[in-house]
Amino acid sequence: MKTLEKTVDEIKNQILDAAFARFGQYGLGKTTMAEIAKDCDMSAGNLYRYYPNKADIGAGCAMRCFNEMEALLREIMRRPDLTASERLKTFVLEKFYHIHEQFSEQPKLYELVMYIQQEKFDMIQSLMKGQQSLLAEILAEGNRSGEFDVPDVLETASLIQSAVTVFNAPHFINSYSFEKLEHDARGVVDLLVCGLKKRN
Amino acid sequence: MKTLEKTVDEIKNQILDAAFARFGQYGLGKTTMAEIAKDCDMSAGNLYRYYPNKADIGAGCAMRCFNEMEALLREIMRRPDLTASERLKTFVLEKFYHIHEQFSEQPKLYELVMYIQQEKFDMIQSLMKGQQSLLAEILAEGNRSGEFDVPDVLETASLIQSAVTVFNAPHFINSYSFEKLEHDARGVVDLLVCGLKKRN
DNA sequence: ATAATAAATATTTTGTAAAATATTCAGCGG
DNA sequence: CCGCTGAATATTTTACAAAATATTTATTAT
Repeated sequence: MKTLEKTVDEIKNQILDAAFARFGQYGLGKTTMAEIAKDCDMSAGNLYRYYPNKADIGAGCAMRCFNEMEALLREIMRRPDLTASERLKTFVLEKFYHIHEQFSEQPKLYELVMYIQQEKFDMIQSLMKGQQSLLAEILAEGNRSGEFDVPDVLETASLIQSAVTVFNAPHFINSYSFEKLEHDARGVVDLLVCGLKKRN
Repeated sequence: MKTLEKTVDEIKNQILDAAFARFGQYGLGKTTMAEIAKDCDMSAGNLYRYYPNKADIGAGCAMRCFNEMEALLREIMRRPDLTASERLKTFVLEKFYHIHEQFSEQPKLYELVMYIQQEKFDMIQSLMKGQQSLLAEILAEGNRSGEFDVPDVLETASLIQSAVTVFNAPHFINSYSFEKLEHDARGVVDLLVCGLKKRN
């Protein structure tokens, strides 16, 4: 039974692999169930034994991206010898870099993200909520060390998210150059950190 | 000659009045030149004596919005007895309120803004640049009074714009509630102001 | 000559039938 | 049965003609 279960998970992952490669390359709308199935050496109908529909395959791909993102951010949380300021800055910038890498490697990812934003907004909200908790941890760490003086860490985490959203939102990623966004992200996070610091 | 010139300007304004009312109510795509013309008691063909095409009528409407916005912000610049912090906060929040009023009064304005963003991006850039100068003035005023300690006022003005863009961008206006955006705008501007303040 | 119109023409949008694709399901082979 | 396929059906997308609309032009009135 265990090996069987595992095989199902492996197949589900194989499907997401195939789908994600196509979604990123050709877009959600232009990749067909038949193509995904062919990449997995199975029939289109068989995909439905693993996912109820194409939209949920898209959601599965997005969820996987979100989990990778979260893994990256959690790894940053674990890095030793970072001050809270440094960790916060690293958090914002590496998230920015990670998203931009994804978008440049997978040019049609935009379409998938737009779909998720439109139809599965709760996924975005839960993603944001998770990251808010991590940011709040950084702030609490800064409070503890005496570096910051943040009364409400959750609230402030949410504000920081708002202020840096512009650098991560697909819409702006496509409107402004990477260089400008990077430069501004650095500047904004510095400004925010400055505002968090304890006054002596 | 002068009265003639004036009449031309009056007609151009009448056209923008009519067009803007329709664009805001029914959207750019769903209002026809014939409708605009009818509202002005003229033939559709005659519109072309005043504007080269429909797109330029849209751009004219947008420009007028931008000018009203700028007038509001310049009025804020002239208000006496505001500290730099207060002026900055007022600037950000009243801009936010103004935009949201426009969008709630003119539900289809979104479409016009999207068009401008897509096809006349230079208008947006010049708008931003103008507001950057005003923000920089506020920062400089704060430096002079000893309230702020901002080395590069233009650069910092640009960063502030980035950080509050999320509250003014049509895309987010339609995704989040007014209440959440307002709350976050207040929080973010407070945080930014805190970061600008001179350390004692 | 100027300002406007209405007709003529160019372009865009819309409606729709055909084609492509998503999804379901009956049935096949282990 | 279980896991799958290929055919059957439902839904979506596409292609394209018809209709609507934008723009130009010939003409009229002042």
